[in-house]
Amino acid sequence: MSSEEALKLENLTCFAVYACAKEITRLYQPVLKELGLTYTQYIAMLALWERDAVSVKELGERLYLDSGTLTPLLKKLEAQGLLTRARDAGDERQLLIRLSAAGKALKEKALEVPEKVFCQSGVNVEMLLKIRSQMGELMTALQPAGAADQRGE
Amino acid sequence: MSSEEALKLENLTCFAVYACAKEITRLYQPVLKELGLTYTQYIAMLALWERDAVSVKELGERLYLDSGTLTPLLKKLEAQGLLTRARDAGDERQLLIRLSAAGKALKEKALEVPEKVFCQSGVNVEMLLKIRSQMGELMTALQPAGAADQRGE
DNA sequence: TTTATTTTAATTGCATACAATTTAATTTGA
DNA sequence: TCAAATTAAATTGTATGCAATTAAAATAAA
Repeated sequence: MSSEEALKLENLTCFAVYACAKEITRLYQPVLKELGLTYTQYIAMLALWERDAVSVKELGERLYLDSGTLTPLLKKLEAQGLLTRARDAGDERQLLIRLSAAGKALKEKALEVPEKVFCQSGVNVEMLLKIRSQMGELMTALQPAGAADQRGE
Repeated sequence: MSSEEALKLENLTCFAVYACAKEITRLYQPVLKELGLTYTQYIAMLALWERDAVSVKELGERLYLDSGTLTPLLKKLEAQGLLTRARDAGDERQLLIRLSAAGKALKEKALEVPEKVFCQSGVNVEMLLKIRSQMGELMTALQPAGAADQRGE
């Protein structure tokens, strides 16, 4: 491909992934609205339903988000009564995020979210699984470069 | 898969795409900084290099962005001297975006961006092409649902 | 021990992103 | 024609998202 061709939007994988990510979020939005959550709040809750009582740092590593994004987001979820934010007694630098009873209870309603969104999309299971595995490959291909870069290698 | 399993982050294709999109943007950032552009500004310029003198609406349709995002972004690019914003004489509702000489000239520097980013990533060409085609499939699978929804079907 | 370094969140500043509303211009329909 | 409906941008408000800095706490080093 010429470098001229390489500049066309339709040829750019980066744009395709970017556009898909936004379209997916758009699809989730009405379903998540029933739970009173935004998409980012939803993935934060997903992480907490998997593992509770974690620090902001650990949550950020799992969600690829930093404290600049998480701090206000977690304050909103706390205001909604879904979780508590309290310093770790053993290490006061860390803030431990713990689900409240309401936060744990919300998981029941969330169980049907993936199915609902899937049904609203025109996607079939094979495509979904193939894409997930390829995104996993892509992520591992992208991350070492970034990580090595940060370590100055 | 149980609905319990379906809530795990690692099983969610939506999260995989979301995470990859962010990682890709992160990879582009240092390269684009040399052009003085952010990622979103870059894709806007890409669209304009392909087709100049377009309305905000047309640009938005190609980039999947609305005027709330584009208006301030285009004002910044105008302030940088890369384009001009002027009402269409034939239809004053439309704002025509036209590349300036500097805006057109910037394309020369941009020609090497895709190659640079590609080299910094650990991705091979086959993976890239496969993902692009799958993102295309995914996009067409997602969009009819949304479009039909908007038309009230 | 006591200073220097590192670590963790929070904060600040800037740039998206999008829903909802508003404003101005154009088109439609009675 | 001329009011009603539609269209295109801009604006407003809320929510990310991240780089860079700050502040507090813990750890390492002298």
